[in-house]
Amino acid sequence: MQRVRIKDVAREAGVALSTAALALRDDSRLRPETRRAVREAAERLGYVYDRSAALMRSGKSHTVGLLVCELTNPFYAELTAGVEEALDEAGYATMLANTSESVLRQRRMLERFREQPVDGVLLMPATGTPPALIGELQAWRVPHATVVRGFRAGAHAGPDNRAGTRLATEHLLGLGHRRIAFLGGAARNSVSTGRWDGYARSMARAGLAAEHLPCSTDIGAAAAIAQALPPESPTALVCFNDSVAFGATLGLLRAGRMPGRDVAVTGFDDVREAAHWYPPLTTIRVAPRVIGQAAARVLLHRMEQPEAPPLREILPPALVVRESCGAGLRRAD
Amino acid sequence: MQRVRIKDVAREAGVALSTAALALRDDSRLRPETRRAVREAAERLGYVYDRSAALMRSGKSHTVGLLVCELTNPFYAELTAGVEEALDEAGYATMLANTSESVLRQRRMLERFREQPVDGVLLMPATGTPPALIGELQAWRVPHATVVRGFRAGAHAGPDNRAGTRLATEHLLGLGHRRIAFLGGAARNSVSTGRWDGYARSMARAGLAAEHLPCSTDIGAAAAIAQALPPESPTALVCFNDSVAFGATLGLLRAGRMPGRDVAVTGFDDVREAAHWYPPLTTIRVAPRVIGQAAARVLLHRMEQPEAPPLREILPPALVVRESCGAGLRRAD
DNA sequence: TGGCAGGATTGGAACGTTCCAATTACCCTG
DNA sequence: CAGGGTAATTGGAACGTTCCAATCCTGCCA
Repeated sequence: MQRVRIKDVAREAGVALSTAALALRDDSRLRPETRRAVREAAERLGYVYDRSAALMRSGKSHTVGLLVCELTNPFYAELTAGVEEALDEAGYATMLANTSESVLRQRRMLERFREQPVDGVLLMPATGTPPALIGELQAWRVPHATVVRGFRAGAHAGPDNRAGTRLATEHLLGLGHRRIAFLGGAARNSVSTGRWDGYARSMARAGLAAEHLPCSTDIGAAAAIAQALPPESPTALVCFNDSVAFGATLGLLRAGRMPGRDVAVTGFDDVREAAHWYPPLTTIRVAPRVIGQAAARVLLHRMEQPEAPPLREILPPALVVRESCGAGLRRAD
Repeated sequence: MQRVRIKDVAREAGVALSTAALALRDDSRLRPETRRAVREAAERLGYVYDRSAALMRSGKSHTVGLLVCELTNPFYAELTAGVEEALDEAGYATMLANTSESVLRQRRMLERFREQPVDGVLLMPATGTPPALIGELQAWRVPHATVVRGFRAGAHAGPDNRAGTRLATEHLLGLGHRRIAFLGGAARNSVSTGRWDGYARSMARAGLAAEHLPCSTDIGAAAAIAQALPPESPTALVCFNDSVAFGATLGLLRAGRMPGRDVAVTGFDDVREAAHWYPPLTTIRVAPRVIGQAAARVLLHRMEQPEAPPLREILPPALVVRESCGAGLRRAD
């Protein structure tokens, strides 16, 4: 039992090969009844479209490569789901690859996308990605866009990090805090600098000193730092992201201090767990799904109009007040 | 500037097209110096291998389709990372698709894999997947295996659910609990029945009555149920998975009862957050990464020997004792 | 009745690999 | 030096689509 080809469908329907091919693509040049006849013949024979042949001839794969820096991070997982959904709606399949923050793996996957080939690449750069990589992508002439973590130029979609930490910081200032520290953001990338900036500028505007507690995004590392915080330390922590904030609340609890009452804590991202944390986390919502959709839009635009200037979608974040900032309690002061 | 083909590389190296093709595949029939010469010529011209052409001719895509039921679930995300890693090592790329628990989307993606085509399919069935789907896959003659959620027959890799809840239940029995309820497992699938079975049998063996508190895997739903638990209720909860357990601890806290001290709680999966939860969760470790690797093995075996009986890898789980079961406290009784 | 416009259909040449059979080059043996 | 065997290379036909130009209708008008 051989595989069924367009040729076979054509014979079955009593038309030429090219006619059958057109009919299967539902081309309007063909009479509706011809299209229907071919379609039925295909159904009868159990015809399965062969993308590899089509791709080879047409050069269009209708596939986008998506490079995720860390799939096991809920934020990026959610983002990925958003991207996939949006691309699917536009008729594109997603070829997903997880780099696990390895620049080497990222290179290999990119190379693979190039061979595949895909019609476009969406990149969430692994930490430590040399900016030169973007230049290479340009040289390869594959339409591409960066997501969340970005570089100076090129198509991009991501949250407005600066505005996010500004919201958090101003909220804490409004609650009366004066000693506010920034926890996390040890990595050197656009996200770290953006979030630090938003915090630092707000502090400067209020005439207060900024204070940096560097920390990786590991929940355990953050917990250790928070636990060791001396009593005369900051009364509020603006955390780099929710993971760090989770760690911070945990460390405070271990040290016998109640997050929200003794020390205010804010996160960034609003991952699903944030609402269910103990205590529920006050954080900055960036809606990863929405960013994913924006990323898909930006890339599709690039693919359709390669000559147009690249789009940059910087999405405004929102403050979500829950309990870890102590907003409900402070009022009693 | 045209794309560089093997033809061009051959001309540059001064050999025939077929020779160049062989050289690029590093075929041992060719003299080493010929291989090197061609390789260098390819390098000079910036040759990029075209997989679509190769796939079309050879029928081998060196790609495996992976259907994930819910990518935003940390457990499945971790599992996915494991699969991808193992397949990558074996020289296969992963075509990842997220079904978001939609049977419809799952169908579409499967269809797409069929057209692509991929060399094999790894399936984490969406809830509600008709068992007939496996029959279809068989008819399609695409090597496949199920992961975590499985069916009666066919290649499969997943945790030993029965053994897992048995471990948890016996641990709680050992701590002196007599009224132990099972929270979660409302869905009708192999995972639910397996976990329920392990719990129910252990209870029966101890001569105690089993008690089912049905609940979706939503953290909020679990919290609501736990919060509403009357005082004369069970003293211990065996939860369907970690998400449910997270919800349970949260609900208890809201009701002013301390998980571990007032009510013992165990989870299932040991996701990353379990160790960092408040209180740290006693749970059943199934090591999603390891399952992912097993799944890759099982599928590869199926692809290599389609006629051999399908492998089934049921991985033994381990009990991880932390604080939510109150093991550290009970000793004082 | 011939010509013509336009829609509907067709034939055949690509696309860039892999696969197979055929050829050449080279060395060894009798 | 013919014959034969092996290693190295080559030529050309696939693979199943899409694309393009060419052809075939059919009805309409002069």
